[in-house]
Amino acid sequence: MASAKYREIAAVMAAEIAGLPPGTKVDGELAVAARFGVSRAAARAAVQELERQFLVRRVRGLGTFTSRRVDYLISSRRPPSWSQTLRDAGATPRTVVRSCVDVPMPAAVAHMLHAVEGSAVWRLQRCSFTDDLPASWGTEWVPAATVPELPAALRRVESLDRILRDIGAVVPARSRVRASMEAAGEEVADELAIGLGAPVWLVESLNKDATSGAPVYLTERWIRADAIRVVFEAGDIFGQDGSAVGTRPASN
Amino acid sequence: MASAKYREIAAVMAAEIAGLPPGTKVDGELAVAARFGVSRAAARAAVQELERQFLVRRVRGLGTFTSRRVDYLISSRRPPSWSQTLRDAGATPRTVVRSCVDVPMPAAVAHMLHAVEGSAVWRLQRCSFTDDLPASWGTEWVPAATVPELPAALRRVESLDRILRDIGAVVPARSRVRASMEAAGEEVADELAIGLGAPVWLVESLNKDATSGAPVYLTERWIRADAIRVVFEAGDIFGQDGSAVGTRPASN
DNA sequence: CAGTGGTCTAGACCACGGG
DNA sequence: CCGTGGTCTAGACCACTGG
Repeated sequence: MASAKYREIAAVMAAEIAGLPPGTKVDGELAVAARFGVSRAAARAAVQELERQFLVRRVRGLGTFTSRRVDYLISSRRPPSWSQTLRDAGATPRTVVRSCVDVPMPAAVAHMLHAVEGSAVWRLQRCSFTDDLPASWGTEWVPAATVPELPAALRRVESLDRILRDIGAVVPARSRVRASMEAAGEEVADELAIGLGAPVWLVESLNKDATSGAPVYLTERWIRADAIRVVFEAGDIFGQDGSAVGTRPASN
Repeated sequence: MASAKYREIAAVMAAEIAGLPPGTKVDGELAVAARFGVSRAAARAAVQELERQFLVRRVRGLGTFTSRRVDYLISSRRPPSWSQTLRDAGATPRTVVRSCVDVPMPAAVAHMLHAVEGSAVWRLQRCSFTDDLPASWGTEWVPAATVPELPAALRRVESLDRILRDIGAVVPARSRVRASMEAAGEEVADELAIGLGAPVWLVESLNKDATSGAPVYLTERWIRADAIRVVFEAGDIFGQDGSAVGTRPASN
């Protein structure tokens, strides 16, 4: 099968670390090279193979650690809330506000939100973490009229979804979503602390009020593919559960 | 910016090949090494960087060529047809039947299709190409009662969607979709002629009849992420067009 | 056959993070 | 400071492709 030496090493290591809890330190390049009697380059290739398969995460100066991907389920049936979605998946979410400024609404945003171009809108830029890893970064556009004191509210509550419910008196629901996988550009790579060209998701979402159907806010998020497994679901026949369509688990 | 030598080389080359038509031959490792006066390893890293960014494709024994990703738009508003979707994106699709056998319907499939377990179902395995690249591979489950002579029909027409419309007298529409990105397993890597661990999509889809709403068939497809840019859209407010939600193009 | 990419060796220097 | 991963050199042999 795996004729290359580094693949065989990777396969052995993959089996070994399969059961370990996330965050466990594992052999680094030098240790692997010594243990399997290969050059450092071959050992490096093996560890990088594991990294490509999302099995380990590597940090310069620190070491190599077992990893896990948290499911981020996008569905019209669940609120467009990062914290809620991640908590439901069993992770510990955290969001940090990078900037929140009141600007005149750009034409493109106004068009999507059915609002007046140039009217006041919050441009909120945030970085979100799962288990202390910068996993998502992006921009939210919230009409200032909905939540006049958004910066103050964000100092008290992290969740934009919650603020909109409590102060804005709306129930955000996904109205239209567009997701695709890209290679990280420079700004995105910097913000998410990954290499240039690493795989990232781009998720754009228009959210409406569940009761009135009126557009509420617009989102554009970049998400690290190695930390988050984005799962996209759309459906109209079956029930409320998030069970899979397919006939076998996604473990290929 | 890009402190590493190989990143600078990659950036120079990326700019150079930006305007070239897909399939154009570009400098290989040795040529890059000679041109920029670096070792082959550094040149290799540069070309691999371009490959990660989906800008080039490399074939051993042949060379390095400019690449493009074809958009594969999944939306409840378009038919679940590979050929149709790819043609709309400007590519040349082709599908090859790997196997098509009549088997007793497994319980999981029966449950999704609202059919009787053990009743006859076609298990159709196919590989689909875009521009002569094996881009997608997977399984379709079609109740035998819908199209009794499926293998014969497939010899005349490639498109399953068309067969179901013409012979099965149904209009397939996506009912429920689940998509996620994975690292290719062994079988998938073999079928799609990619390396183990290369990024692939898993798209599972349950398709109903647009008129009656009855389940028609079940699909499980693996799709090469380097050849296809899967775009997932769901929406209920805006019109029929496939225009993006966001405020800037996805070129990060 | 010559040219391509895939793998490998045995070294080297560096930037980073923690003690 | 030491150990980590990130980058780089100068070689080498191999498998695969096309002509």
